[in-house]
Parts: sequence; structure tokens; C-alpha cells
Amino acid sequence: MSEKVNTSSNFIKNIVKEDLASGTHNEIITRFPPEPNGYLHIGHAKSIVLNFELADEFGGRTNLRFDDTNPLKEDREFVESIKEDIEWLGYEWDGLHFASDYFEEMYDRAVLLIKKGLAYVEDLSQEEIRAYRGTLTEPGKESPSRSRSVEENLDLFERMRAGEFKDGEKVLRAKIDMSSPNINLRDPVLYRISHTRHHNTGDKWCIYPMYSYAHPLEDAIEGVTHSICTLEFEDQRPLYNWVVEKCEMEATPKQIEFARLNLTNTVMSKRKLKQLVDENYADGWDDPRMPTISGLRRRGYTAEAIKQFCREIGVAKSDNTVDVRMLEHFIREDLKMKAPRTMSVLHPLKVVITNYPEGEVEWLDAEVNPENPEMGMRKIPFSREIYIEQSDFMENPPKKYFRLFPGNEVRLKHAYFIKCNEVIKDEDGNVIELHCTYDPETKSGSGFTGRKVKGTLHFVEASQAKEAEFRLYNPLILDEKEGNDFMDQVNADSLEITRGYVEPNMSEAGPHDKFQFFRHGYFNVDPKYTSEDKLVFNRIVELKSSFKL
RNA sequence: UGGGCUAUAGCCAAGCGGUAAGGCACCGGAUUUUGAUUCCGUGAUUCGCAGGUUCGAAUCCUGCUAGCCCAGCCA
Repeated sequence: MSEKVNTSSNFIKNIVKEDLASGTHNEIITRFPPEPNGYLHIGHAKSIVLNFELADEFGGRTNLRFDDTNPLKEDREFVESIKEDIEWLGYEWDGLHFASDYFEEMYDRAVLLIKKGLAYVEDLSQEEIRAYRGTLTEPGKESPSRSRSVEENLDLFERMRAGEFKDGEKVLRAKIDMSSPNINLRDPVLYRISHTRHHNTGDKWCIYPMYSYAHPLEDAIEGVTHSICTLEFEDQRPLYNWVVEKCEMEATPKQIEFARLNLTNTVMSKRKLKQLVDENYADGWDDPRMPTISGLRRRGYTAEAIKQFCREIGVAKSDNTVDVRMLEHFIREDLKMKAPRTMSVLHPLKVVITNYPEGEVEWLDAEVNPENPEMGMRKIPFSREIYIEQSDFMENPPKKYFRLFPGNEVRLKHAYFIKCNEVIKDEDGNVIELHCTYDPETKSGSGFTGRKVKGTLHFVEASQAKEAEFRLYNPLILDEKEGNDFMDQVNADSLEITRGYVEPNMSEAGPHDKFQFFRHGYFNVDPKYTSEDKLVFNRIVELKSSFKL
């Protein structure tokens, strides 16, 4: 299968085309700039696909840059998992950088700002700064520190760096406009003091730059031409441009904002995902119900399906909530030709074929994937005792029920027609076994046309069956449930674990092998819980079905 | 209510003054040894609303309405 190319347009692509046509840029350079303080999720994937494929389409380059300007929250652990996820998605970054690589240059540029009278060291406390900032509708007022001399500012800033002050005692601010209607321009903080060890620079620094100061410099230093971020940074664009200009950066990156991804039945914020993990609603960040890249991977989503989804949802500026069924569509489409078909019984019901010879096992021919004949054939056993799905039998079925019921005949996939003659129940009245007869003339592939049957069931032969565990997932979040707290929307039934049977040849299956369980859906061998003597499958997604009881 | 942004079908989304792409979902129908797949068909006289400009407007102008974001020494 060849990689699909996104031919559709979006406003960012249009900007890039214009910049190339006008000669503003000869090469496109983008970057994916995660903060190493958590795991990547499908929303990040949207940004990753956008940045990497946009540059690639126009022969440009994309850097991976960790925005590690806040050592209080960041950790090495996350840079490794982020790199792993990007690589798994199949992208190769051009340069691998850290914001912290540029701390020295950022410091020098701050000194430049001070010398130009465009930055000053603030004595006011955090609370006072907030009070002086004004409100959304009222202008702020200027701090007494604002009129400090360049010399004094230079001295104070140097002493901030030297560690002479405690956390929060001083701060470096840009001198812009305290009465700006855009609050981001009311003398924003550029540097704060934090005597915190940094995962990259150790104890070298005790002052750290703020995002709004650091980010534009990082982009400019790397020669990024199009700095793509999400909508909430729109108000910061004037500040972004101010920093690039006043710091006299050679390159002039352009910040472009797009709407982040929202998915139905899903929460995407790091805070909420963390809460689900911390309160044990999820089995870690890679729980198959999580929208994290690692969760989707464990669930069984392929990189190709995730990427194709990201390409097809488009890029725009309007708030959006994409139907999660669209994501499901792309994994079905990707696995349709790739995944071997196999029969598994998730909720077993024993069936005895009373007219089949005892002790005999015959091996039937079955296609591995009828949609992809190149995948060849396999052998499956058949004998007197088999398991079928509990939901494939009803003692008193409604109309249009094509499956097994007393007196009805159905086809067993790859095998024979069987007819239900007797229902065995336990003392509580539960159906525990069926007695059926088969018709040897109806063998699959024999060309039998004597009579037709409405239903085809899957089965697993009992003596050769291999036991397995199935983990059936439902949405973690229920949109239709209302609540003030998103935790009220957590689905109490998001995981069903069953034990059943798979075909004997499944003993060869290993972690991350993907299958289509006939009439059920696509499943992935779980890499965490599968062991030598235990096969565990994650249901990636069900097959679509128009069947309604 | 200061500033920024957004509004095209149930959900995404293209469109850039010449008469509404595409995908998902849904619903029909055909084929089917998966109630799957595949195939075929169906939905906007209309683009948040109201005016205006124009031979012609989703596209330009004016006014309104609704939603999202901003008052971290987070990113």
C-alpha cells in the first residue's frame, strides 16, 4: 500500500505557498515544540502530522525541539517517550534541539533589551504585579521599577543570574505598554527566578525564561519560517513579533495559529488525563482507552491510521469536535487488507454435533483474508464439539434473527450447515449446551446449492481451542452524561474482560499482532498482559453492523 | 462589558466575485459463506442573522447575534 498524500488544502498551506511564490522564503522550516512534561496524545499527532508533512510537501525541514523552560514541571523521562512516539508515527526530525540549548543566547538578548531600555528588573511581588496589571476592561498602571536606569537594571539582572535573590524576589519584565488593550503587552515577565535543577542544564541557571520570550527566540535561532501553534496563543502574536524585532533576530519567523483537536467521548487535556491515571480510572498513560499515542498504540491503532485521520480532519481556525467514529473508520480501513481473519469465541456456548463421529477431528481450509488472497490459506479444526457465541443462539428469537434457534439451520463458516435440535439448561434455566446435527453434504467449498441459509456463524473447535482473554473497550467518557466535573462523565463500563477461545494456530501470535476476529472486529495482542501462557487481546474497534435486536 | 478569534449539512471541511468539493455519520437498494467489505443511490435553492454594493455575493461593505480565548513568576 502506498502512502496516501493529502491533496486537500488548508489556510496554512495557502500561506506557505504564497510565501514561496513571493520569495519571502526559499525553504520552509517548521518545528514540533513539545514541553517535556507529559505524554503525547492524538491532539499532538495532529500538530506533528501538520508540521512534518507541511515542510515535507515543499521540500523543507522540521525540527523536534523540546520547550524545556520550566524545570519545575519537566523531566527527561518525557523527552524519551515523546521521541519514541514521534518515531513510531514514522517521522524523522531534522534537528533535535532543546530550548535550554539557547539559554546563554537568550540571556544575551535580554541584556540587549535592557541596554535598549526595553526591559527592566521588577521589585514588585507577584501579587502586586497582578494588581498593577489592571483588568480586561481597565488599563494597568506602571510599576515604580519601570523607571530604573539601564545600569541598575544590568547590575540587578546579572545578580539575578548569579543567584543573589530568592525565588520570586525579582523578575525581568519587558517595557511595552501598561495600558494596552492586549493584556499580554502590559509589560510581560521575561525571566523568573527559580532555584531548581534543570534536567538538561543542571544547576547552571537559577533564572529561566518565560515561554512568550523564549519561544520566538528559539524559532528565530533555528530559522523556523512558520511557527505553528494553537489558537490560545493568538493574543500573544504581537508579543512574539515584538521579541523577534527588539532582540534584533536575523530570521523573522511567522506565528500561525490553528484550532486544536477535540474528539467526542474523549478528554484531551493533560490535567484531565493525569487525573484519570492518578485516580485509577485508567491503567496508566498507555491504557488502551486513553487518547495518548502510547494508549492508541497498545489498543492496536496503527501509525498509518492515526496519520490518515490527522490528514483527513483538516486544519482550520474554528473550534471543532471530531466524531471519534471518524478515527475508527481509519483503523478499519487500514487493517481491512492487512489483518488476518480468524475465528474467536468471546462468550462461549458449547455445541455438540450429535451425528458427528466421536474422537474424529478434520482440518478445514480457510482463507487468511478473503479480501487479500495473497495472504494465503490456513487450516482450522472441526469435530463433534465446538464453541459458538452465546449471542448467536436465542431460544425465542425475534423476527429477522438469522442465527441459531430451535429448529433453525445455519452455516458454520468454513465448515457445515448445522441444525439446532435440543437445548440443554442448568437448574436455573440458563442455556449451557446445544445439541445439533450437521449435514455432511453442505461442506464449505463443496459447491453445495441444495438449500440456502440466512445466517453464517463463526465457531472454535473445542479439543484444539486455545484459551484467551479479551478486553473489550467502550468510551472512557460519555458525552451525553452531564456534570459540572468531567469526572461525572467517566464511563463505569468502559472495560469488559471475557475469557473465551481462539483457533489453535493463534499460539504463534505475539505482542502487537493484529487480527480481524470474524464478525467481531479488529483485535491487537496486548503487549503488557500477554505472556508465555496467557494470550490477551485488546479490541481495537468493532466491525460495523446494521444488526439490531 | 477591553482586546483577539470563529460561524458553510448531524460531525469535520474545501471554497478567495461566476452560481455550494470531499470525508465521517445516517438512511435506502444490489452483491455477499462476516448483519462486515464492495457497489449504487439519498441530503444545503443555500453558507449565523439583517441590510447594502454588483448583471452576478458563501466570497466585498455595514450593522447585529452566538460561541471560544486572554488578567501565571505555566506552556
